[in-house]
Amino acid sequence: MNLKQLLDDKVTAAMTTVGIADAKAIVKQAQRSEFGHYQANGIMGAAKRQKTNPRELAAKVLEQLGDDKDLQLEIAGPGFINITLKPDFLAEALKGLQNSHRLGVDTAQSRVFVVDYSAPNLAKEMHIGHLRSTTIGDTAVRVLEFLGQKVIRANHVGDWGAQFGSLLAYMDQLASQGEELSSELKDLEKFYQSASALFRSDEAFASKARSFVVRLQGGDEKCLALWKKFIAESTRHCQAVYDQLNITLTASDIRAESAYNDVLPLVVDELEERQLLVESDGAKCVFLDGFIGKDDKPLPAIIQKSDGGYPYMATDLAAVRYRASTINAHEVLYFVGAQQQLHLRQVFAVATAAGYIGDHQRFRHLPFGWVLKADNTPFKTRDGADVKLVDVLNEAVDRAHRLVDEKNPGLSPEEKKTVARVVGIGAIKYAELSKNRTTDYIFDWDTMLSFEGNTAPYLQYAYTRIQSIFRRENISPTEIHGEFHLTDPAEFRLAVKLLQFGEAINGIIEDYQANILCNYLFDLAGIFMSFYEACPVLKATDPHRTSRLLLCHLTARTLHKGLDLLGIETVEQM
RNA sequence: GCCCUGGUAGCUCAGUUGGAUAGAGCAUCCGCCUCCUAAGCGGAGGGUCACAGGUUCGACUCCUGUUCAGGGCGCCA
Repeated sequence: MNLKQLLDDKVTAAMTTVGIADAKAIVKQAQRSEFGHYQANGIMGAAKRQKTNPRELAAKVLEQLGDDKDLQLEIAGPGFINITLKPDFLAEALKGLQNSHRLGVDTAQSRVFVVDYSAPNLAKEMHIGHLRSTTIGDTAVRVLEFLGQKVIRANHVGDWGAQFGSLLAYMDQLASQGEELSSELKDLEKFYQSASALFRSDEAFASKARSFVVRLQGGDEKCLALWKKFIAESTRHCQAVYDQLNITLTASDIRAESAYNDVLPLVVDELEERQLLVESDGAKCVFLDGFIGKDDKPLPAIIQKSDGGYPYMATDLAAVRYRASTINAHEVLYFVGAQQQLHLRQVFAVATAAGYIGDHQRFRHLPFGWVLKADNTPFKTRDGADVKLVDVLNEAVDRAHRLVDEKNPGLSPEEKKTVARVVGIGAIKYAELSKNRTTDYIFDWDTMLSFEGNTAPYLQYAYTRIQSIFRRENISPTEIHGEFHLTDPAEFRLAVKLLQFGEAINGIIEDYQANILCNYLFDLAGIFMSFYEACPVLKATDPHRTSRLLLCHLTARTLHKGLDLLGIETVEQM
């Protein structure tokens, strides 16, 4: 059940009945508590179109709605309709939530989604810049699956291209010097830096690196063997990060750039057949309307370079082709940085012109910005100035461990370890997910690893407080029987918020902004904390005690599910 | 030069197809643990929503211009 939708339908119907064409109730959650729980804003716009008095029109709509046993309605201000849910209705709705395994969230019509996210470059270690795509994409995946969609995770890792030349040449050199490769590869970042340094300083090495690129692309067996060894090591590294981060990606979700190598000539042929290809300066290009470069010159999408090589435009087109035709996806989501916006626009446009994307299929780019340091300078991907993702995660867990030592010394070492992991990792992910920005964002160590205020630990803490209530008197939450009996304002606020979980979930999938769910959960936790202070649970007498226990259990379930959708774990004590 | 983003409290950010008095967290200040976990609760201060016009009953939101910042614009990805 979706309260907002329910009310919107109801008021819209009444508006239509009183003769308003194209009626839209525009029901929203009330901005201020004195306005009730919801407000309909659509009357004023309708009155304007009809050139009538908005308050009089509102009165007509109200008359049409009549006496409602569930709702208290009133006209306010210039023509708002304020809606308050009556206590009996709230109690009944809560009962419905309590009996719903899905916390009142309906499943959507099942469609096929491909979600392209994370996509690290395997030549390097994962760094802080990968966090956003990975965490937001994973949340999108979890939410879509919760809504009953078929989701195919697509980890489009970079495992091909020129940067592998120097890596392979370096591996070859080390091997010939009798070095143990596997130990050298432990620190991928250092390995990459050493190789690049050699590439820049040693002309003989650079030329060897370039020849390795050619040999790799030509299918040279020795090169391929080295390449596979490197890719395997790098993939293991990524998986370790995913596991630590509680990301649902696995090795089977990897469909690397190289997986499309064989299809690239076919893509060129197909574009040729469609008469889209034009040769320009020796490169095979597609020129489309609406793409203008410098000096008003048409901007090409380069499909094949003059040296015969394929740029990532070709690979991305092959990926579109695969997702649209082979997987037959209805919707494909790209969680990719904002700097790729023009590129992806080109990819989608060329793919559409080529007939790869059908009318029923939707490809969307969900962009996000750079990671900046507190001094507004970007994290660069070279020179060792980057913060490695593993280091950030370990630091977060360490800080959380120091805190749990201080806050709850009574826990066993094992429990502390678990709490530190869950809280530390949760804080990192929540810091990412709770921001809506599609532009740059500041990574500040202290902000990101803060455990106070609007953070994951706050939500996790609210959860443990509830669990603590049940634990104290050995109450099994699923075996509480009785009715909801709401009297205190804090109980009403909590009740309404619990009923709005579905609205938050639906809000996410419009533009895949996880912060909508974060904001909801933070509100819910805050309202619960106030309720916790204002309304004793265990010391109350029935019917309040039972009702409050039921509210606690529903809150715990909602927090747990909401955090789970964000990929954040909970603990029983912290 | 052109295109895309963005500019909201000291800092980090919300603000849902235009709605009522622009909201949180952090930081600062004042209260609250004989009471279910103080990683908490209650309260206070803090704003020219970059700037200037326009559209209208009503603009942080839409339009135009200006400005500042970031990104992108032919063979790196």
